[in-house]
Amino acid sequence: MPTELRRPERTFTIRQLCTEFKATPRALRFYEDKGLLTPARDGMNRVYSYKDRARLILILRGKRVGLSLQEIREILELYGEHDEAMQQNAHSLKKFKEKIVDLEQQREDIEGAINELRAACDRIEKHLAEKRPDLLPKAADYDQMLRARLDGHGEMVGAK
Amino acid sequence: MPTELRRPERTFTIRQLCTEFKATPRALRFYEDKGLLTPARDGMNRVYSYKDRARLILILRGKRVGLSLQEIREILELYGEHDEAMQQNAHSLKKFKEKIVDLEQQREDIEGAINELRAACDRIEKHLAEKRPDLLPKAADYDQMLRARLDGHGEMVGAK
DNA sequence: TATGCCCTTTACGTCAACGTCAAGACCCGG
DNA sequence: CCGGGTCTTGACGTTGACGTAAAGGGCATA
Repeated sequence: MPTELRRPERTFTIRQLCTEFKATPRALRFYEDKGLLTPARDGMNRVYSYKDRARLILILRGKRVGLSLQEIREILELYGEHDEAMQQNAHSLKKFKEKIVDLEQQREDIEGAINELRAACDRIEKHLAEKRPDLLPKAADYDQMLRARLDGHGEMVGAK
Repeated sequence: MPTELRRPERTFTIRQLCTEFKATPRALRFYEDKGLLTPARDGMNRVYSYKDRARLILILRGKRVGLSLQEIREILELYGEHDEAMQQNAHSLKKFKEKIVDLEQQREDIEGAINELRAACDRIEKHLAEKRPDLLPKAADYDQMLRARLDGHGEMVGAK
């Protein structure tokens, strides 16, 4: 069993991907239903490849930036049918460029939203500092939170 | 009627705001239902102030960056109850800081998505240039699109 | 062999964010 | 006084993205 363990051939169960990305089995099956994923099968059971995992990452990120599953599917479809459906691609091109403009707008919006939230936080903190300093959270809390959030994203290979 | 026309006192009908921001009356009433807007009344009719309009802008931008109406409401509520509900504010503070972290993540996501869409566009364009140059859109089209998108955002005061 | 645990499919339920009528008030020009 | 247009309040429908419960298969461990 020498070449058997080569990394790119590693596969994942539905639950492994779910716990890794905090999704639910139902969601992954739903994506499959909608044509965004097409894992292999071992008997009845789904077997996800590295490629499937990569697609899932794209799906989840797409969702985070506000794309619909439909839009995500269109994007994913580009990575496959290189040669066929040329006319389709010409159409996709247009939609993608529109989407880029959308996203650039959205990026601006996010900048603005971040700034406002920061300002709001400052206001609250000043307010609290004056009148109820006891309610101010310890710095450690926030630190803790950041740490927890970052934990979910290390490229871990072995199980916990 | 000298002071009568001072700008900050200008009011808006529901339709004016809708056409200005490409929303629907139903949506504005829905936001009101959910406590995000509370326009004055002239008899039965809603009368939106400059403040209401400002809130609406925040609502719409919040939506674009993926906030739920619920989250938007929480943010808007900060601009009002300055003194009361202090404990509440301490809680909001935490949620806001979380949201900031979220948004920063989302900004990264958007960067990534933009880059991938650009790459995808490049691929398609190269592909088309080689095999079906006839399908390539004229540069003018894209230009047109950009222009249209920018038009919607000038701070216009007079009607069309 | 029984007890779990994880997998499967099918099907109905849910929640947000509106859309879409329906039925009626108000005002305005002809 | 009669449409026509804009406003109002219900109330029900819709769409996307799943949640949840039911009914069953497969494998392992006690």
